[in-house]
Amino acid sequence: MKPIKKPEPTESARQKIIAAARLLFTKNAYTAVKTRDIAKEAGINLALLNYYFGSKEKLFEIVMTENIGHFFKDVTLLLNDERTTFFRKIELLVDFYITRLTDNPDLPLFVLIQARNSAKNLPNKVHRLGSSFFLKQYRDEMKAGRAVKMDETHLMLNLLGLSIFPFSARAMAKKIRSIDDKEFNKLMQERRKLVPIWMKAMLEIKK
Amino acid sequence: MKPIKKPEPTESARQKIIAAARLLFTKNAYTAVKTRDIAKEAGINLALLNYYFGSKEKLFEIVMTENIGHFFKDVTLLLNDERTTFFRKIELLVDFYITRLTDNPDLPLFVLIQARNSAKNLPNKVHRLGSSFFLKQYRDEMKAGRAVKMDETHLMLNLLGLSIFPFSARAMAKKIRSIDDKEFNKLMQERRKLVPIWMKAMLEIKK
DNA sequence: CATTGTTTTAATCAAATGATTAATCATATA
DNA sequence: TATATGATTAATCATTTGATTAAAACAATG
Repeated sequence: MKPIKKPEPTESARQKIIAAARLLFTKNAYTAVKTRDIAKEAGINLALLNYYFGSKEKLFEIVMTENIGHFFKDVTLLLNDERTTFFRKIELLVDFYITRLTDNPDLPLFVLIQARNSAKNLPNKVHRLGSSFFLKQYRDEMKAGRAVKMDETHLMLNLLGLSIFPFSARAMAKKIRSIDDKEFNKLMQERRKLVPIWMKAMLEIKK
Repeated sequence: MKPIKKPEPTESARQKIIAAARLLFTKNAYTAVKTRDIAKEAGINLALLNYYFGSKEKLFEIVMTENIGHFFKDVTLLLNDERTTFFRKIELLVDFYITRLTDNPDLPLFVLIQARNSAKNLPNKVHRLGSSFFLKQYRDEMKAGRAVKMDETHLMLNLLGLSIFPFSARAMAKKIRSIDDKEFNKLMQERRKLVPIWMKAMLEIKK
């Protein structure tokens, strides 16, 4: 009898490479990241990178999926949850964005750059966001006269602009306002409450 | 009699290089743009690039100044114009952003990336924006009870998030909403009117 | 024209870079 | 222990890339 012991065959090298690649690819352009940088950051021999992943590009695709795929999957779940109201969803979405981006502030710029470089870098399901339950709920609110009418694209751009943009503009904001990371983060946490309030004000029907 | 024709002393090569460099550097990362690409795009010999500009980096700096320097200079003028009211400035700023970015939709992502890569890529005067006449006017509005109180950084991030973010997210927005350039541009033009209305709604004091 | 200075070109260089190879090390299994 | 299998290393390869050079083409000047 042999118990077959192969659950984790020193998977650590592989993992270290992915972690290093993610770190570097998220903050720098693809061409700016050298395979030697990744190897050094991971503390492994350059050849191991190709041994495990075949090429720089394959490794990048893994990072891309981790960064973009997971993020969009979670957003999709929130947008299509039928148990939460329209306005509650706004609160939950803002909260989700700020939580996720506080941990990973370089993510938004990464996503925007990949989307610009080639639309096919985005997961195919992305277009489904355009027919989410959230937007159906917004149409219902409009019909019922409980929310100002605007194109659904404007609604989405406003929500993302108020929640995500500050993170992609972090470096600029810090310089313009002469603040440090701590102050910047404090402001971002304030926005958890503020952005939903602002969104409501924008959607409120004037009497 | 000869009319002496020397107004443009075949400056064309130099100009063609700058134009090509600007085109490529604005849309792609520095390391992703090869000097050979620039030469090809400009239709000149590779060596001419170094003949006129010394190095790829020097050429990049010229593009950077053109892209960022001019933009910030104009914004500064608007922000510090003492002849326009606070709310009027919001309208003028939104109008300025949308006009400029409609012509050059890749600019915002370029600026955000340069700011992230190194804060010193931003013009030094940038920090002056933090003490602009516009923000002084906002403080006056708050004191007079004519505008909701919020941190000035929030105000700036909201204005930029609503005006500029859509352009940096253009590729993503087009995919999510399944729209083309024409429709996207139409939406952006609508925002000239809408963003000031939304900003006012956010700043309005609830009774 | 001849001369001089500027612009343009083709060829080439040296360094950087993604990838491969062949050898070595480690570990588990028979 | 011997052997097979997978992990790791140093050395090397072929291409790409920013930059240089030396010569040629061009234009203005005396």
